[in-house]
Amino acid sequence: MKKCLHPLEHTVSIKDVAQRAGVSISTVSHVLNDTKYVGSELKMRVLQAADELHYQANTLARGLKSGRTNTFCVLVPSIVSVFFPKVLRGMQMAAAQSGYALTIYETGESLEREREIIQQLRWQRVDGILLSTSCNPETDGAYLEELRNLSINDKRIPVVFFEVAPGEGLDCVTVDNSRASAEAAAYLINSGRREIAYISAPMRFAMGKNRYEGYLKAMQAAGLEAKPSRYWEGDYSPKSGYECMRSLLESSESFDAVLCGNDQMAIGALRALLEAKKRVPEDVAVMGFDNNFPGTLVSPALSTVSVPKQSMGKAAVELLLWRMQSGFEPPARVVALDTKLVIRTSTDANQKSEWDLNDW
Amino acid sequence: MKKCLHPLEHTVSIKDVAQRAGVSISTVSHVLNDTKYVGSELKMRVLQAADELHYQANTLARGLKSGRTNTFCVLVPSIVSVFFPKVLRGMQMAAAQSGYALTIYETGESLEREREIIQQLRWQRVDGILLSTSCNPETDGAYLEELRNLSINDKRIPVVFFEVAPGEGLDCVTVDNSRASAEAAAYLINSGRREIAYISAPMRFAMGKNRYEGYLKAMQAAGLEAKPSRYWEGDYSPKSGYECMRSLLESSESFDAVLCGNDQMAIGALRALLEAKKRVPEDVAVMGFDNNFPGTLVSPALSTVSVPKQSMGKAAVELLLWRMQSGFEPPARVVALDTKLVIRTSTDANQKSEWDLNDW
DNA sequence: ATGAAAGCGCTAACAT
DNA sequence: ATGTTAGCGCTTTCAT
Repeated sequence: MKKCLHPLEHTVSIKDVAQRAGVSISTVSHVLNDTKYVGSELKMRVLQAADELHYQANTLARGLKSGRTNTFCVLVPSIVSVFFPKVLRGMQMAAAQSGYALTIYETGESLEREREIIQQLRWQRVDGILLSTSCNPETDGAYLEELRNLSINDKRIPVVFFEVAPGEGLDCVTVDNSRASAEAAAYLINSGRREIAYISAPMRFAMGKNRYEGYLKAMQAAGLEAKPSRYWEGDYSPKSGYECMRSLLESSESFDAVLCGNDQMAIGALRALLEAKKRVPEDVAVMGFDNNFPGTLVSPALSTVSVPKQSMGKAAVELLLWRMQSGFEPPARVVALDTKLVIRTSTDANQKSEWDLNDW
Repeated sequence: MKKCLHPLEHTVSIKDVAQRAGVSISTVSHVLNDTKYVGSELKMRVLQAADELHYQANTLARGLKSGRTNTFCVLVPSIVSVFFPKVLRGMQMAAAQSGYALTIYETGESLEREREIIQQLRWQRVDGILLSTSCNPETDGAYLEELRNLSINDKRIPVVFFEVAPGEGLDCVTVDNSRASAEAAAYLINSGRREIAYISAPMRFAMGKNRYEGYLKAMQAAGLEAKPSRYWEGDYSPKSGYECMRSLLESSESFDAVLCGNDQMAIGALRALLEAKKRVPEDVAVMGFDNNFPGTLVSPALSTVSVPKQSMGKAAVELLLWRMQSGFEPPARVVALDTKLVIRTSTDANQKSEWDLNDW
């Protein structure tokens, strides 16, 4: 492959600025980085020269020397999911504000791919990593230990987890999934539902487990049985929610509500219910999780748990910056953002629904 | 801010590999890059040493020296729009396959921000730029000329446009927006609609203009008047579609169909129509553009023009790779992907609708 | 207060 | 066939 940069082209470097200003390159560097006092006259000359030549420091050279690249990397399972783009926007904005660029990687929910990328990043002198991990905290302890070392113990590259809380000793921004899920279940119970089915996010991820635990807790607290035959596990996708609901319907297990691990699966489940001529919410109440806009478009509109996605992105970047400043000293910090129930017509026929027409 | 890399840590460099293998660093470099013949015995030793030390070349140093970074940058107006994530996924996959990383930037439809980012990229030695531009080809000719120079004339950084065709002499992947829009209008006309309103994407962008031109062409061809009082311009967002339709309704202009510049605005318009107790499609047919999944969730489901989003991303990366190999010689290449009409219940009550439950 | 110079880790032209 | 070496553009220590 040909070199893109034409050999005749001369990109303006720090040398050119130095020459034009009639000073040494170190003086230029110091002026531009404000890293040492330089007499105001020279300073002026340097700034003017840099300006006239449209000088832009070469990031690679700078990174090579300084060990910093002003770049954060985010790893998300999926970029087409409606959840992550909002988080990414929050990150993007917060990062830009602090002068960092954001590189986005998609892991496709593959831990192998996630590890590969992280492995690469170790040597790319990225300044920080934002990670929505696809690991299973129960079985992938060694991997988490690696990350703990990378981030805090060895003080190499700070890593902040988001969306899922992977466990002890790791910085993380999340919501209290268990509590929020318990609240959602409690709401269903309080509105008279007794046979509450559950369509779960993948249980190999902490999020799936935590949300399920919340459901169990609420059922127990109400003295209700969480029958295993009313439990099906999906994979986050609308399609999987549809299929879980089909299975549930075919099992002829009775149920008067279904709580889902996310909105996408809830929408799939809703579709299956409507096709089976069930009345929602009269026969079956449907509840999602995350509060993504598609839930407002379907009919009946989806009740759900609101998760502050953009704030989560912002908070994750802020935690990263804090960790960098804090000098990598334990303990780890876990930021838990607030959730709130959003009740629409899929659980309460008296609500009236509005389509969410903002930000998509 | 503290350096992230602990000073005591010694990251393994090419030197360590050379030492361990008992060869010179240039031999290591040549083995690893396969850039010169090296005896099989030494080759083995080098590869083994690199493996044992988990050596990963430092991308910054490599980029500094070689002028290449194995990185492409994409600029999109919005990352939360449902359109772009699919394109990004196509790019991501194609780039990864060729060993390139993808950095994503959001311009927020601000040309100023777009220029800033491009300006930065010039000095960051990215290997290629993928650009969904927010410029107005009519008034921003100078900017496009700059990009033409950057990409083809000066052979510095190849730039491939996507989604919008910015004009002559620039590589681009798009669809024939004008033709597709004309087809959509023709379909409405053929199904008996006569007073067809138009809610436009912003006319300062080529896409908005092209789609509107297609509508005009079809109206003319059918001998119908495209009344200015039936034209409203939105900003892509669902909200703006809603507001345009409100305005149209309040204007008491009669109409029996509305063609929209994208699905989002069509969905907003649909909402306004339903709130005004109009029957869709009986009183008014509604047609979108792009075929994004939300159009299948609303009721009635949205007729639209299908745009191959993921393929567009893939094709854009392929065009970039081709441009790099081709040695930057004109002429520019424009790749136009196929579209197709997707008829659902918002224009034809006899259709039956399925929710799109895939990939979100 | 300013400048000279040593590298950061790597590639590639040039020696051997 | 393998090694030596000169930078890429920058930051930063050390000298002046």
